[in-house]
Amino acid sequence: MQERKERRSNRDRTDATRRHLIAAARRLFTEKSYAETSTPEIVAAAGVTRGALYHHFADKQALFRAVIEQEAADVGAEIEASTPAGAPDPRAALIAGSDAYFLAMRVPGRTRLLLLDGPAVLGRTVLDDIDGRNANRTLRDALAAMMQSGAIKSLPVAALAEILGAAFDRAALAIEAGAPVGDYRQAIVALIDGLGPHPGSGS
Amino acid sequence: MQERKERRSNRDRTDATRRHLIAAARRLFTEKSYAETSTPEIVAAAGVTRGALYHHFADKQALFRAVIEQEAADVGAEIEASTPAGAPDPRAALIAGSDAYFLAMRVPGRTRLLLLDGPAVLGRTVLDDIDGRNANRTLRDALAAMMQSGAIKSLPVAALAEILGAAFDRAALAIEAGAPVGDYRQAIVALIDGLGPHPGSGS
DNA sequence: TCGATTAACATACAATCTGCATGTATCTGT
DNA sequence: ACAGATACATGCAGATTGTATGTTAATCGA
Repeated sequence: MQERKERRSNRDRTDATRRHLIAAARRLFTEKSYAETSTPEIVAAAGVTRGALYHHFADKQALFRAVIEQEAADVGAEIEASTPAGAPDPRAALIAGSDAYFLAMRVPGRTRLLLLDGPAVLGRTVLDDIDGRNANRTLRDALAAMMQSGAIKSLPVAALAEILGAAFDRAALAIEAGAPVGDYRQAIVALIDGLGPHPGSGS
Repeated sequence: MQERKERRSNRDRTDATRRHLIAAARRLFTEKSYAETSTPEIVAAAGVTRGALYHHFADKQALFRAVIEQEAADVGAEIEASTPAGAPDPRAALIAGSDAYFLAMRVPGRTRLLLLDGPAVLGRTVLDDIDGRNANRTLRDALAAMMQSGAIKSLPVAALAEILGAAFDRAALAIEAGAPVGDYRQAIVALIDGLGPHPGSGS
């Protein structure tokens, strides 16, 4: 056995190269933007060549999509991690989930990636699909559960989760832009509470 | 007087050229996208040269911004035109306004322009500013009036108008994508009604 | 009215960038 | 071990953006 020449399996090489590319791309896409980041820059930062990039990804957009999928999965995981499964108070759980979302979206560049460039580059349909498997799925499930238990009105859950999620997104954008967090949290909570069948009978 | 050689004032030439450029750019930006539209295409469609474009606009992005400003103003005007000034029922007026918005956003390409490419190319801050002078201003005014009259809870009006507007935007996107209009309208109305201090005491 | 100045373009150019085609080294299955 | 596949590396063609430079037409003061 000669370990001298660093013999690596193809699987390992592929995994490493793809990870390096995605990491470098993520950094540049968030520091600047998708449009302002060139593939020569990305491969330089990743320590590979453009040949490697175009071997593993169909084009620049495919690499971007890989970055987005990863990022959306990370956000989704962070939210689920901060919201324990069995929740006694569904309303509190939903609000806690939204707070977790705002916190997760404070990771630098995440808003640009998931809320600005993502929809523009990949299209809303694709982003909806990705979101629906991650952060927005949590929201939809929570709303569906609350409808079941009668905690909120019965409504088309997919549509409601989508537009409520959009409201969260815009709040995250505004907060990152320096807007007063309290104002947006208050507005969000008002929207959520408004879905309940009763006025304002909070403890 | 020799009208033979088409003597035009500089003012007229500038106005005409700018209008042609903006019209051609709007068409191409909506048929494809900002990124996929090249300046040679635009000037060809407008019947001018790239020299004219770069004489009147700092760069491609500046032309895009001119298109966006125009489009946002058009949408704002359509909404105000369909909602008479003195409204007896503020809630009905707000819902009518949202319907007018959805209708206005059905003009082909408008969602891509104002909701996808706009924020990505110009940034959310710029888009918020433009929106705040047009469609979103109407929403904010309506909400403020309802808070004054006690029709809805008192909340930070700017923040609420922004996230509610974001919900409208996402609904418009979904509707254009072929989603069931009723579902989104129902969800929107539920959000609006939820802001009222009373349960569901509609007539 | 006329010359000078400025505005409104037109044209050419330099620097990039993207995707692909082709060539080479390394790994994998038999 | 060897043939084929895989993982790159390199070079090229076409296209794009912004600018620099040249030209024509309008404006403005004397």
